[in-house]
Amino acid sequence: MNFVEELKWRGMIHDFMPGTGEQLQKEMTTAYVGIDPTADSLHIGHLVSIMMLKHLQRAGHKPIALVGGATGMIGDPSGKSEERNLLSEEELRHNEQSIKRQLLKFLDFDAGPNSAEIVNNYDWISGFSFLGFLREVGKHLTVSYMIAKDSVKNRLETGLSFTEFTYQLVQAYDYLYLYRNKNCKLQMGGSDQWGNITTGAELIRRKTGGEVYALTCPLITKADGTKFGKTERGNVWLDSRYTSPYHFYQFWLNCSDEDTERYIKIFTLFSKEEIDALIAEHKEAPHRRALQKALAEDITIRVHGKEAYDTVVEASGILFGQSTAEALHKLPEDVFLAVFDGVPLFEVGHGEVEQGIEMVDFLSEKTQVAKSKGEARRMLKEGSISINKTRVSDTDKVDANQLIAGRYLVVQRGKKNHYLVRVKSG
RNA sequence: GGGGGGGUUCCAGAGCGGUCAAAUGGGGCAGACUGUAAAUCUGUUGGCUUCGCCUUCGGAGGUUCGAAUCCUUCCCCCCCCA
Repeated sequence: MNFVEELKWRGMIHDFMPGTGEQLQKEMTTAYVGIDPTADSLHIGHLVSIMMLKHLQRAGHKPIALVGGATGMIGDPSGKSEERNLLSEEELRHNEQSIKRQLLKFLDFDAGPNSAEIVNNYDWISGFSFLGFLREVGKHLTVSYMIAKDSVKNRLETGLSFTEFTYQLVQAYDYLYLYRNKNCKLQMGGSDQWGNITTGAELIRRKTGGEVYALTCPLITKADGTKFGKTERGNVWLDSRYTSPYHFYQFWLNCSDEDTERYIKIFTLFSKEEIDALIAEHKEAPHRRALQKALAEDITIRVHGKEAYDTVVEASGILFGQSTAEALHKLPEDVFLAVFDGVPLFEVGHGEVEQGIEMVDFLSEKTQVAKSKGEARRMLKEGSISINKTRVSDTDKVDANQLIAGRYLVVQRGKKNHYLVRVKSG
């Protein structure tokens, strides 16, 4: 199966320029996607582009990940309703290094002629003089052409700085640069990048007469219409400092049936047959959630490794399974701590627990499970708080008898929110 | 420059002298059902020393026993005619 067919059945094609498929059939082709280093970690939204590169490489072509050290200093207006803040050069350099490290997990950088590469457009844009840019790039595209782009058109009313207006030219130049220096003939990206990519193709055609191509994938959506990749905690990051492996795994495990059927095609490398089998299996016994588990397993292992995955599955079993207070008490301390790694932790004084703490105070003042006493009371009234797997009410107290391993309490709010409370000695 | 309409609790949007911590909808959170899904139903959604008190209705003053509601002034939005 060739690259375009592969992406097609996976639902990863939104649009491509005529001739794209033919080019890929003709010869080993170099293609790139751009990633703006706006943070020092990728999040799962970036994963789609990365998977496109992965499939490209598997099809025998050469992937380039372009870290936008220069473009990140400008800000892409595509899909943005407001002018962006500029990042400092120092921040960008740091972000870029971190992102590079993450990319190493996904692409093969030692695959002979089609080894993956990482480039940074800062390297060729930063030295460009303003006059040089105007003569080299600006001269070849008209304002009317630039204004016709949706990314610009949508912002003309609300406001768009000259800087953001110029963004598409900078990105276009990247494409030209890679075409000339790396023989790169395909640029890929999310569907919001279509305008920027075609500007690049146009620039290349006018300056060199060369023919290059574009391929975009649809924006990932959720069936309920909310934004993909966000939880109440914010973005789902690949870096465990921002999203613990536990939450990362839980994110995928909690996807709805409908979404998972689409996601598993996009975010895993399972074959069509394997995925069809999983979907059939899931339809057979939906409550087992074979599909979500397969997706979560595959992607968690690739991002965080097998060991982290095993721990996280064990943790999930304990946190959501039928386990009881006794089961918690029986866990060896090291397993216990591994299970609760990444779960919010609060500390209370030993003396306070000895004396017993009113439940409302415990939830709101001693810990931040509830934002206020009022909220703590409401939660207790609603019956949503459990301690060590046992539901509690506002008349209960927290005392030393409940401690696990002599110094821990497991607090649960609703089904999904867990907190660990540790008793400070002294 | 002229005329008009607004700024209300997370959002949208009622209220227009007391019964307003403020209708209704959305969102959030929780409960039931279930599969740690979706849909549905239910509860809840300013704070506290909680049968009461305190802080909220763009800012600052004022009228009144009493104001989100009336007056003055300031700030900010939007629309229409030039």
